[in-house]
Amino acid sequence: MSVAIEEQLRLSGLRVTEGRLRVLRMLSRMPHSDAATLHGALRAEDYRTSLQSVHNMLGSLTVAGVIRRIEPAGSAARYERRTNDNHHHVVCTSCSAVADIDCVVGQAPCLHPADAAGFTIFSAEVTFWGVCNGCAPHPPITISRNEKDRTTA
Amino acid sequence: MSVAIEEQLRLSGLRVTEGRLRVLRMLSRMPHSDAATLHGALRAEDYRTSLQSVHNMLGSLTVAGVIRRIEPAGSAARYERRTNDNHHHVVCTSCSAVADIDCVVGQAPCLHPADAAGFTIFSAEVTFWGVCNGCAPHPPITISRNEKDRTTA
DNA sequence: CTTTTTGCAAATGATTTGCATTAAC
DNA sequence: GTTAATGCAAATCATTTGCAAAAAG
Repeated sequence: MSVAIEEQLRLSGLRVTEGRLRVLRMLSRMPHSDAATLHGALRAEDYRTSLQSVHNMLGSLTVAGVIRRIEPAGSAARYERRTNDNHHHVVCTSCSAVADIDCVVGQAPCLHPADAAGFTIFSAEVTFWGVCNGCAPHPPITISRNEKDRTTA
Repeated sequence: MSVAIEEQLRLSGLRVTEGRLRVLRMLSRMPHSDAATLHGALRAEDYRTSLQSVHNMLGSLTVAGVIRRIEPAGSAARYERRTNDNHHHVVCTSCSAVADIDCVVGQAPCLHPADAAGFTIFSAEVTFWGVCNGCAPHPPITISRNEKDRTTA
């Protein structure tokens, strides 16, 4: 199985390194993780690496198109291996958890890029905001002085 | 006209201060500005304030719902006065310029929030990525080591 | 052996905080 | 007079950079 991953790396023009293999495997186990979380998880399985290197790896994997980076406003960037399948995300306004949402509208592309405002648009990204299961009953409230507003579509 | 703004502040339960009035007026003139840009513009018109205070003001105005905060991945948060009218944004992948996009699908809400993945969804946000007019011909390329990938919907 | 990756330390940038001072109401 | 807002300095957090050492091909 790791063979498939190695293959993918090579095809993307990236060298196969233990770090990248581990990052990718970990990302399969825990999708939507951020750099720090992955770093922690890797050390937990006794792979020593630095947070900066995790950022490096995630960066090059992202540029190569091997993984997708999602950056929910207000929290660290998350990464996932599902790429190219036009799905969206829900972000919990309470705990920042992220989950996949298969396109509500149906077939991809759910939104039709077009030229507008003098821009040549080539992609669209949809983020839903909501409250996750765990936070639903009594959402833990964490307010900062400049609390973000996430209640508007 | 400023009377209307004062009114809006009061109705939102916020005190009317010169800083807030100026921030709001400036935001009308230059929508989608970030804190630093606004700060600069305010000093340019001889209003002395600190960047932190601008953040404070923007923060409280956002919480009060007077302005909307948009946070395009990879660049500083922008603010605008159009609030409640379900419009979206295009962000230039080259220079980070932001423009409004009235909903492509037609009437609001263009995406139907629903419960999914155990989340109770209450809002959706659409960001388009593209290249603006100025950057179109020969997009200035700025690559960082961990360059962001913005080519995927 | 050549080029890409990694590790580490230091830098950057945006935003937040704590708290004393000042302005609104 | 109270309470909320501001100014300023310092702290925080995610991410990036620069460069030397190590690993991949």
